[in-house]
Amino acid sequence: MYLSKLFIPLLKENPSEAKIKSHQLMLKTGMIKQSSTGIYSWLPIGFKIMKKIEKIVREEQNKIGAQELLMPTIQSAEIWKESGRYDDYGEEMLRIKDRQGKDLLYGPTNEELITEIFRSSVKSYKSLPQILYHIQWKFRDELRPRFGVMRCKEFFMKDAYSFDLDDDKAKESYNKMFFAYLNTFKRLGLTAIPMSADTGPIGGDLSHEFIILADTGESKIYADKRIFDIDINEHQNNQPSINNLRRKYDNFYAVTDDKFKKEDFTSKVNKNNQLTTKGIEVGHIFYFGDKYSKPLKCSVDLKDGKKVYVKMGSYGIGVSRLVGAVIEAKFNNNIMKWPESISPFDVVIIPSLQKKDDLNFEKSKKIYDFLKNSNIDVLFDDTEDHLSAKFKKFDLIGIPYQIIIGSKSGENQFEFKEINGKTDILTIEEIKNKLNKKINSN
RNA sequence: CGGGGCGUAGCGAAGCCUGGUAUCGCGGCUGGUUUGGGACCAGUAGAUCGCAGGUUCAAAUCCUGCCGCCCCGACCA
Repeated sequence: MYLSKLFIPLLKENPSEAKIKSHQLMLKTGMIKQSSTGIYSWLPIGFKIMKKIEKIVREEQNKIGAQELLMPTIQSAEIWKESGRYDDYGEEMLRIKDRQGKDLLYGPTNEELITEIFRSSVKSYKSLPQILYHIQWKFRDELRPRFGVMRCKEFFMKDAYSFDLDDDKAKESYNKMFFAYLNTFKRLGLTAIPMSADTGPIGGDLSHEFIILADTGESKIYADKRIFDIDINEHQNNQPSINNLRRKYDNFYAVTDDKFKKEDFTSKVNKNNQLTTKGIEVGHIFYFGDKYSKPLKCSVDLKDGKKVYVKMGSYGIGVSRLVGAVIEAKFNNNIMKWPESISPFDVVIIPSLQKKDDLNFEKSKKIYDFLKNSNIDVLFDDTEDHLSAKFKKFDLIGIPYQIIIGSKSGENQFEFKEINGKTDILTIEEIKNKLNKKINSN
């Protein structure tokens, strides 16, 4: 892609409405545009990053055997009346009437709908266990949206739902999701900690929030530092290994504000290991048994002919929120560096260009075509901005690798720079190999 | 929803108190000079001052209503 052709409305100054760095950066680099309070349009660069995050989330869900489907954004109020949440959910639910006066709502979550789908098609214990998920827009009419895409009304979320026969099996599904989440966040270049949390309006008695550390986070957290030493790579994708991983995390104290008790913290965690900080919630998993299957009468027949309500859990990841969360975690010293796995481009060519027919343009074009033909997603800054202006620009856009075409390299040599890191003089082949290695390691 | 604040060109601001038909920087466009950390010169385009009503000879400025947006709080992925 040539930069001159890319729809990327860059801003030089901070828009006055943005108060935190991820929001400012997303506006400055033309990733999003606010449409109304808490509602955003996603412009090409922002959309591309979000899609890459979505892809990783999807792959990790599929790995644990979850199956993707797609439920609508607009739901009928009927099933919500059945579960009792039509009244309980409150003002956060956006209620709509169609022209016949029928009560509809823009889905804030999907427990009711998935349960309705499941109960109408599954009748036998033989069909369990099952995990279903979708990645879809949600709407919650927040009292006060803020922080750009981190806390908005309309947001893109992966939500999964597990169906099991009994508590023990259900907890195995829960643990699978626990494992998938840790792998997902790791691939996004994030360190996420699972923490015991309150269940809120979803309900249930077992719940973990997955939190990444960031000063601007809304969640206050208390944890045992040793929790960061757990290596998920030591665990395989099978139930015993997954259960074992869950147990490892349970050994260390880690809670959010609402579950915090000072006595517990001081008695369970050695003073040197006590960590009190702030973080951003990027995922939340719940086990709530028959809370929805019972009122919605979602049961299956057992071997002996008896009926049992299915045991359910639900599992969310804020995909759109993650875009902002990654920036909060990765933006430092006014330089953004996207993890390779979700960068809007693999590499950018930054030439000094006086005129389009300059030798630098030919040299850039040569490596651009070569890399592009090698399936590398490359951006070519073909504008005539000053080189120094280009550097500033790409400090914000955050593409992790740069090829600089200026006066510091010979005819068949290229300056290859890792953003915020060191510069090497390499040949065209060496660059290709290096990039392929970086890309394929994700 | 309570408290506070803001709305002037694509972006950031000044002007408003003390009414006289809009100013500056960035960005855009043209030409020239520059070229390794947001360069310089010259020229040029771009605003029914959030909307509606009122006061006045005259309203960005004063008054009323509405809309939109931001911040703090309570609440939440």
